[in-house]
Parts: sequence; C-alpha cells; structure tokens
Amino acid sequence: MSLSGKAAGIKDVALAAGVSVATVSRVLGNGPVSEALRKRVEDAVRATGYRPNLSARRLRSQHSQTIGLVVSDIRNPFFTAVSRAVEDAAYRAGMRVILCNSDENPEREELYLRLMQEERITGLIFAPTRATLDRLDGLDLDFPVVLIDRNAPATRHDAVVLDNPRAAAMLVEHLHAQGYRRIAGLFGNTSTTGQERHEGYRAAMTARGLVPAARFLAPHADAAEEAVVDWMAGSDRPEAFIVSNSLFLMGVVKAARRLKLPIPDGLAVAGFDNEPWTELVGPGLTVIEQPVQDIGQSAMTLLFERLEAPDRPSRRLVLGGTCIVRGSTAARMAEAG
Amino acid sequence: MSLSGKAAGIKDVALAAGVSVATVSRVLGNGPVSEALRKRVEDAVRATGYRPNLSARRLRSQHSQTIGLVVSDIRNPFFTAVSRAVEDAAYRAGMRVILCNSDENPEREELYLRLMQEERITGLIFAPTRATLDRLDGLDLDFPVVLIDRNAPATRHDAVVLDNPRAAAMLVEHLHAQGYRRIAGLFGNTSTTGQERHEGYRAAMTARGLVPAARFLAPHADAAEEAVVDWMAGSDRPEAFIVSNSLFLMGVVKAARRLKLPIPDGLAVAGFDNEPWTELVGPGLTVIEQPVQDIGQSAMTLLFERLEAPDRPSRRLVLGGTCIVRGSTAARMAEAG
DNA sequence: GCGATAACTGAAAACGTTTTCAACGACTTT
DNA sequence: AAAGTCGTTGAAAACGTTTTCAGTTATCGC
Repeated sequence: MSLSGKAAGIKDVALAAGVSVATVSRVLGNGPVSEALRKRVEDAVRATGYRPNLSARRLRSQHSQTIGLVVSDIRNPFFTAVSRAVEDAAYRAGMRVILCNSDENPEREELYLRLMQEERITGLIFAPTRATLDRLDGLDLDFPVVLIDRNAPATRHDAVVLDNPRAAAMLVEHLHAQGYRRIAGLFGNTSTTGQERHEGYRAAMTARGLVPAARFLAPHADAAEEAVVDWMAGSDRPEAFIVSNSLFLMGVVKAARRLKLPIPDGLAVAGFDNEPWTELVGPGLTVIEQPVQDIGQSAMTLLFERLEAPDRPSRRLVLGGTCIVRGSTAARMAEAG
Repeated sequence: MSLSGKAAGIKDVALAAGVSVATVSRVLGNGPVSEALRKRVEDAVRATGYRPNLSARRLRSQHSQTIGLVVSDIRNPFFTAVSRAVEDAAYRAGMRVILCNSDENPEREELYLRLMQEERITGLIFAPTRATLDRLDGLDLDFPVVLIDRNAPATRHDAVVLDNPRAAAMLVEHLHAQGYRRIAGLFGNTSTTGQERHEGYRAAMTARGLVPAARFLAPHADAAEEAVVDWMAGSDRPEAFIVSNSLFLMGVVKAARRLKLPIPDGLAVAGFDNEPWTELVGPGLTVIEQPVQDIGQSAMTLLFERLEAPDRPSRRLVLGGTCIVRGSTAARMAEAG
C-alpha cells in the first residue's frame, strides 16, 4: 500500500483527502461531517493504509480504554475462564485488558497496582490476597475496582463473588444425605474464599450435630496430598473430604490412590470448580460449579455501571453455585460394626 | 499524599523540586543528573505521589514497550502455560503484554493484527490458523513476529515449535513396542500442528509396516468422542488411538467409558500435553509433554534477538517433547484368535 | 430579502512526556 | 591567561492525536 518509508499519520490522510486533520479525526470518531467529505476521507484512509496511533489518542482524549485484571495465576482454571470472559466483554466494548499474575504475593500486587495507575486504566478487576484486601479501602486509586472471587464483608468497592458459605454447606448437606458423618475439610489459607467456605462448612456441620475438622493449606496439590495421607494415618480417619479448590481435589485423588483407598468407598470427596476432567477421574468427582462466565461478565457490567454512576453505593453481587453430583460421593455403604 | 484534586504531573514534580521538567525526566530515565538534584527530584516524586503517564511516554519516545500475544484460546491449557511464561518474561523486561483470543477465526486474527498495529507493539508472538499463516508472509507488519506452536515450512518469521513429527512418531514407536498394531489417529484440522503430527504418525506407521488410519476433526472433545464411537462401531476397530491434543484425549476417554471399553485393554490411548489431570484419569494417560515454559521464554528471547538484529536470517527453534508413559498404553494382552 | 440559526469546517491549542539544542560553569590544557 | 572540554542544566520543540474555538456557508422564519 504505502510506498513512503514511514507509516501514514493523520496528516497524510488529511493531505490525501484535501481536508484538515480535524475533519479526518471527526470522521474516525464519527463526529459531524458531511457525507461528501466523509467519503473522501474514508477513501484516503484506505489509500494511505492509515492506522491511528492509540497512544496519541489516549493521551489527548484522556481515555485509556483499558481495564486492568489482576489475578493470582492465570493457570488456575477458574481464573483462566474468568479472564476469558472479561476479555471478551472488554473487546466487545472496545477496550483492552492488561492481565497481571500476582502469585498471591502482596508485593507484586502493589507493583501491579502502581502499573495500573501509570497506565491510567479505566477500571480494575481484582482478586486480591487477604493482605491487600485489608489495605485496599485505604489506598486512593483513581479508578474504580471490582473485586472478584474474594471480598471483605464490608468494603467500599463493588464485588462479584460466589455464595461460598452456601456452596460449602451444599456439599456438607449432600454428603450428609448420602450417609457420611465424619467429614473433614481442606481450605486454602491465602484467600478469603477459603475462609468463607470453611465458615459454611463449619456451620453446616454443627447444624447437623457433626463435628467439623478442618485444615488450612497453601494452594498446592502436594499440600493436600500430604495432609490427607497424614490425616488418614491418624486415629480419626474421615470418611469424606470437602476441599476448597481443584488443586486440593487432585491432591486428594492422588492420596487416595497412594493409600489404595477406593473412591468413594474408602474415601469420598467433593470440591469446587467443575473442570472438564473432574468428570473423568475415578467415578467422577462431585463438585460445585461456579458460573465463571457469568462472574467475568458481571464484573465488567458492574464496572461499567460504576463508571456511569461513581457515587452510587457499592454493590455486592453474590452468585449461586451448582452442585454437580458424581460418583465420588455415592451413598455410603453400611459399615460393619 | 496529594491533596490537590488532580493527579500530579511531571510539571508539579519539577516545581516542587525547583528544577526543570527536563531534569525530572532525566532522573526518571536515569540520564545524567548531579547527585544533589537527583536526590531533590526523588524526594519531590515521593512527596507529590507522581506516577508517569505511560501513554505520553510511549507517544513521545516511540517505544510502546508492549508485545502482542495472539493465541486461539487462553483456556487451552497449552496456551495458558505459554502465556504465563511469555508474560513473566515480558514484565521482567519491563514490557507489557496484550493478549488476544482468536478462537481459530481468521477474521478475528485480522482484526487483532490491525489492533496490534494501532498499539504500535514492539513485537508479536502468534499462534496463527493455517489460513492466516499462508497470508502472513505477504502482510507488511511493522513489527517482528515470532510464531509459536504452528509454523509454515518456509516463512520469513522466526518460530519456536515442538518437533511434532518426532513426537507423534515417539507415540507410535511406544505403542508398537507395547504390542499394539491397529493404531488410529485423530488430528486437529485447524492448525499446522495437527498436520505435522499426522505426518509423523503416518511416516512412523508405514515405516513399521502398519497401515495408518487418521481422521481430522474440529478441536472439540465432543468431535473426538463421536469419532471414536463411530469408528469402534465399524469393522476395522483400532486397538489404540493417538490423538493430537488434550481435548481429543478427553473425548476418547469419554467414548471408552460410553462403550464400556476398559483402558487400555479395550482401547489404548496416547496423546499430547501433560496436564496435571492426565495422571489421574483411569490408569493414567500416556502423553507427550511439551516444554511449555521453555516455549514461552524462547519465543520472547527470539523476539528480543530479532529486535536487536532485524536483518539476521530467520530462525526456527525446534524443541523436543518428552514421552510420559502411563497406564493407558500398558502392554497389549494377547488376544484370543 | 434579511437576520437568526444550524450544520459543517479548519487553525491552533492541548494532552504529558522525551529529546534536542544551546548555554553555562568549572576544569584542563597549552 | 586564553581556549577547549566536559558535565550539567533549562527552554522549547516534538510525538500524533482530539478538542476548542471561531469562522463560513446554507437554511429557515418572517
């Protein structure tokens, strides 16, 4: 197309169309332009192969058209799915996404928050660690924040989260109905999510006259595997485990295999996140399915609404999970003795 | 910190430090500044809570410090892992990443390529569809491109790919050694990856006097499941399947379950991508592990080297895969008859 | 027909930086 | 002591757009 050495700028287009740069800009941003000129300009744009410079546009217009997304690790399938939903919604709205992985590290979160300021992002979607969550209300950021997955009971920011206590309770309920009584729990120790799920678990257990027994672990499959092996070596062997995320789910399955305990007869298990493979391992794993798509989309919606009405009181969107029942929690066999 | 209504600009810092904006800029970009002034400026930066405006910086300096990453779908675990590696390397080098999901759709690829131009990205890491790959050499983009996962035999762009033919051959070899003879193949029909793996499969089969039997499918688990069910209903039932990606792996496992064929005795299977769950389903699935971390990092390295030496001839980095042997390809039992 | 209004257009300012350029003072060299 | 040289500094230009502001022309109401 262009034979000139340098890429065409808006000036070149203006020259080619015989109009002012202002008119070209108006055509591009659909301002008021006569049909005749609009046509001429559009032709000139094609002829020159002009591509607007987004940095310049952003600088002048003071609209970055960019939203930030900070999660702990994109490789966590939950965040993978949410990210995808967020990005789709963003691109659909003509915005770009800057994705950052914090690795559950508050220092990196701080670093990235600073980056977001420098990018002058329009808004942030954020799954913070507990440490940062505590500081968050104090920080004065010049963009709205929507929390996802994790949130504080009272924060000035909008949030969209799963109904974690309810979801954990559903698992307890289900296991109880299936005849399980000694139900142990493994929960993540870095996020509020783990806490909330534990709380739901604890409440549901005691409500049924069962005694809760929980451990809090770093979010790794290995940690869960070791915990289970260790636990099953003791005298208070649980009949079933409720676990807080899919990494722990893997850990439990590995432990069961190592201990040669069949699922569910030797050890029942239920957890969170309906990933495709949970259907395939063993007799299928019972899980709570999170509405990941919905979470991502809703986060964007909340963000846009907040941008339109900055002073409206903060909102908390609590979405329900679905309990997908599979073989890993099949009815408990009568026990001898 | 700042009590003023507006965020501090470089002017405010200059004013607070009693120096010119040029000096502030030099302190930030570590140009030549006396120690005394440098100190004054740094204090002023802290005092004002100054955050540079990256859009302005990019516009003036003509360095976007941004690299583009276009993959088919971030939810494909292979791309998830590669993305993470790319982003880590990028942030380490002080660059940002713009991630786009093409969904194997050439139109979206074109859209995103245009976007990349407008962002004036420094370079692109790209896993294109076959259609776009064909056009790619013709396009004149004003940034270097590093292809990942897929590539054309002869392209002017750098690339880092798995040794796909070899990897597929390894699977054939392994299955053959385990006593399997009727080995069918399922390959993706949208990428060159599928083609290359098929080629390796075909060659390895014929080299052993076996007859290859392959089908090409859209990259969905369902497609694979149907294909297997259909295939096993016919007269030429394979003893084993080699599949081109992890989605197909799921499809095969589901089909086996549906047909009540035990793995591996009723149906052996081996595939690509050593995802955590492949260890857990059935007797464990034999897979080729791709060096995902290495692929992402190498892509960035190739990109940087290209930026330093734009005229060096293009390079193709071919990485080897590792065959992880698991129960899904255990030695074939002697067959009656 | 004539002033008021509306619709369009262009010149120039603005966005917040980096970079160029010239100037300055303090040394060193001759 | 004059002439370079070096390291530091500030004024102003530049980056490529959008936006303001002030026209200009055409249209309308009377």
